[in-house]
Amino acid sequence: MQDKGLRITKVRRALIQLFSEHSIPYTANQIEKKLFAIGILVNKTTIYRELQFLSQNGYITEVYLHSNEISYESAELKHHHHLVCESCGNVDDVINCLVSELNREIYQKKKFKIRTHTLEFYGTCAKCAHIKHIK
Amino acid sequence: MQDKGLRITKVRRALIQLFSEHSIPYTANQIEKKLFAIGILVNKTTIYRELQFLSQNGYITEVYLHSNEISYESAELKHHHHLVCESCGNVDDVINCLVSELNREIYQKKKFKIRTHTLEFYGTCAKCAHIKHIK
DNA sequence: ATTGTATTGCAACTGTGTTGCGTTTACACT
DNA sequence: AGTGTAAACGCAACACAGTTGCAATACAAT
Ligand SMILES: [Mn+2]
Ligand SMILES: [Mn+2]
Ligand SMILES: [Zn+2]
Ligand SMILES: [Zn+2]
Repeated sequence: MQDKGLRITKVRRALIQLFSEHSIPYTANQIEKKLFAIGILVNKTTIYRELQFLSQNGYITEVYLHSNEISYESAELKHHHHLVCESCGNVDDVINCLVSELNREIYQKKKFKIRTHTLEFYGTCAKCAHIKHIK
Repeated sequence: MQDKGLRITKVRRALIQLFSEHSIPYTANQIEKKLFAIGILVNKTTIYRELQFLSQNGYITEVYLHSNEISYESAELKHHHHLVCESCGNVDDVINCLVSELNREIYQKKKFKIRTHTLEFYGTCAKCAHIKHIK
């Protein structure tokens, strides 16, 4: 796996396992709590550095769901987007992506070479809509 | 325009004019510089409060282009998305939006009611691609 | 001109994320 | 197993966007 002088520490192992088991995006704070819950007490700085490391080495990718906090998810997931519930914060996946159809068109029209894109949906999930309805 | 006790201050007037003249998204910092350049020296807090005010009252809308800073643009612009050049930072508009086609499909499949969505493109603009090429 | 209150500046604060540095730890090599 | 080295760590200090409390100021209506 890492034979370039990289080491398998307990935090690194825990994070890789977390991201491979769950396909949900996590923030640094959520990860801190998750690790604490399984008995791993680790400094915030270490988490930030590890997320940076995993991101730069292609294990995880950044996801922008909230304006002030970066989320991360496994880089092995197929290209997809997110449904973010503004009521409960739950995040679900959307597999559809019509965006790639635009790439050629945008390049021809604007000569802008798209490297990546973000597409996130904000609204109300089924559960929250139901709760609001019965109130 | 505002007959609900709201006042026309020099900052408010300047911001409304800025956003109506330019269809570019601006951050609080960019606005501070813009205002300074036309002789209006104003505290950052005031800018943040004014952006909050204009946003809550429907004059401007938030745009998420960078992970740590909120941009704002006129709320009167037609629905569109952005081409953000990762090399020079220039922001261009994209009018195409295939996303609305997904709304019904997503609701039927997931019962998730979409209120809004963000769709931003990151890559290299024509100018930067050209510069890189001749180097 | 006087007056009520919306707006402002300032200072202190919050929260995410980063950096420098001395210490600890993993692990490769003997 | 013992040891050297660099990766990884914790801690403290920092950077920076954005917020809040409060006293001072400015707008606009009388
Ligand atoms: Mn996802
Ligand atoms: Mn725009
Ligand atoms: Zn996509
Ligand atoms: Zn759209």
